[in-house]
Amino acid sequence: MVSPARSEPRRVTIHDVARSAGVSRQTVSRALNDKAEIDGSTKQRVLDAARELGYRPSRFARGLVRQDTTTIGLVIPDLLNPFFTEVAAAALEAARARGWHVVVYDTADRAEEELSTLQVIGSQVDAVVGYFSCSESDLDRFTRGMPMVLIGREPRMGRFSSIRIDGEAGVHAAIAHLVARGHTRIGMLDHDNRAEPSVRRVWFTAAATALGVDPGLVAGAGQSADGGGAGLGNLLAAHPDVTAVFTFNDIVAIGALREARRLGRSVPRDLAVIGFDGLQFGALVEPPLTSVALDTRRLGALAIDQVGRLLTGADSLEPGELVVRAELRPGGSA
Amino acid sequence: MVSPARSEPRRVTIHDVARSAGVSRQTVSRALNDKAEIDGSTKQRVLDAARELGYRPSRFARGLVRQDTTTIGLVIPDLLNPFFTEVAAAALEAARARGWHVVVYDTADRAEEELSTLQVIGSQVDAVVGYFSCSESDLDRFTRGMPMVLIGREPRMGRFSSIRIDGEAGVHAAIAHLVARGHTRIGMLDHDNRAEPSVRRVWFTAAATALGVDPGLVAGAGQSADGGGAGLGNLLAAHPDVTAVFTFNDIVAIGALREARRLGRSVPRDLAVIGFDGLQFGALVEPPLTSVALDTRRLGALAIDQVGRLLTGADSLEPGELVVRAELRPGGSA
DNA sequence: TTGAAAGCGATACCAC
DNA sequence: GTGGTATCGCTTTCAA
Repeated sequence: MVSPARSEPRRVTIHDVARSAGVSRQTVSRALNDKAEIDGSTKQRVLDAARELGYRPSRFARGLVRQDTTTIGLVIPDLLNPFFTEVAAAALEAARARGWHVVVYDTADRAEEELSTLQVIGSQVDAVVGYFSCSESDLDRFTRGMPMVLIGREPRMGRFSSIRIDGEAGVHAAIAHLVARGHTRIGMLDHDNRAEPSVRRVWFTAAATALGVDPGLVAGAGQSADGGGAGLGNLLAAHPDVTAVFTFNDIVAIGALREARRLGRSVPRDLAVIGFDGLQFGALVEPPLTSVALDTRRLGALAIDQVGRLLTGADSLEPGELVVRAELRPGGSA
Repeated sequence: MVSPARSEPRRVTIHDVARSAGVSRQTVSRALNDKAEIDGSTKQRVLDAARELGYRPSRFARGLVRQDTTTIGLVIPDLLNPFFTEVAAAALEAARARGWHVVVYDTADRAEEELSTLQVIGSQVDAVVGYFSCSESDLDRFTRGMPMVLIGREPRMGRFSSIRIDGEAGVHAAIAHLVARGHTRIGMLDHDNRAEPSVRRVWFTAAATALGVDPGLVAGAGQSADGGGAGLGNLLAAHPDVTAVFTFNDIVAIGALREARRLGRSVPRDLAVIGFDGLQFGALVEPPLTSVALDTRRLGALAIDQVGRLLTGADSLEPGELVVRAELRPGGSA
């Protein structure tokens, strides 16, 4: 639980400025807001007094009377993960285009931070967009009545809006690509930190099965490059005949790339690697990463668009519109 | 200029809830804020009414009366640049630890966005931390009286606080490292988008001169991997005898690494490369990047610490404390 | 336990 | 052009 920080007690108000300049509060307001109906010299006098006293208007008082600012809360599990950075950057851009402000919360992938964020966010923003892993009832309880757009998660409660991530076709294309190149033993590095298998794993299983290859060659991997390296080691130890691997995300794939090099396996000749996310960064490694790519710009923009509709009461986007589909982006690693 | 977005007109207030539940406004307030002095059944009735009406308290009204929330504005030139992402993540973490909220503004490296941000930020946050490239007078004009911490820039006006980036010793160590390995023709890829040479170039020149090597082998490079590749091409075309290169930042260095590979130059054997920033990401390329590294976590935390002091009126940190020094971090590229 | 009244700090609508 | 006054929505004394 965060403890509210005491900021410096607000001292100087519009009243002080008014008194100091020998005018009314009204006139101060006019001077500060560049209103027309005010005498030039009076205005200057007020401005001087304001500067003198170090006066700054209260954003709360101002917001209370002119209800014209919109602030969105953006909740991200880990800003250091380039995928979320890209989404955040896109959301910031879309919000800026509308003149909205965005408060960013990084929950550090921890359930407790997520809950504490939910608790405080309600009184700080007008609407929320982001990634959440807690239960819907917790989500609902702490954000009663708040417009919410959930990314990459399909809510049961109608009260939440969501952006669906559809990787089915993209992953199928990836595995098909590998099969077409003659691979028959295709492994996967899934995440390892949760009880249930990931959706990406489900897509992998479906694609492998449909294409007639063994979907069972799976190892867990921590969500980092080191994790990917270790995961690849485990996978190859368990299944030495694996010649291609699909990974939970690009970071893991890059770790696998590095580990493959260490093991003396040339990529893509001895081992083909395909990641997931399509990070800009994947283009910079050697060989450039082949990946099942998500359009993160679209993802962020879509989320902001939808939350805007919730906010203004405009028609919500159709479910068919609220989807970002992944597609295979060829690099040189597979 | 951003136009204020009209959010849905706030409808239901605490008054409506009170009426609906047949109690007074403060009873509603008590129920919602978990105060002690309230009957259980009354409380439940109020809560039900509130949920029924979809009531959410106004953050402005609440903020106005209990002045206990602190919001920092974080201004970043480009969130997609991993360096700024790291700084932002560190700042977010430090702010969260204090229970502060952070509104993030990405100015997309554009002067106009920076100015429009300055104009609106004043009425949205309690203090500002960030990177700015506009003039101090603009900075001052738009943020009168606002506590400000400038990063990587040394303000003349006493009104601004700042975090200094000191790369002098780090760059010297880098060039000394190269000289020790026998390099005598050491080039630099500086940025190319501004009139004046960068501070990093100044450090390079000083170090090269001190170490007795020619400081004049410099080419410009766009601030991207592609820019780095092109820049290296130009540098080598102009000075074919260059055997080592120091770059403006790690992204540029990674582009140079890639270009060197394309040219058939093995790194570090045929060409040594040293970047600047020390991105986490630099460890993932091959060979891992040697870099003059900045402690981005410390940088972000320091900025938040200092802005906190400004806010509470506590003693400011000593100038000697408000510095982040870069140091050479060995990788495999030099 | 509950309610009436007094702010919080600013802007808007009127008179003057 | 300028100054009262009401108001924004909520919390906090203080009585009842």
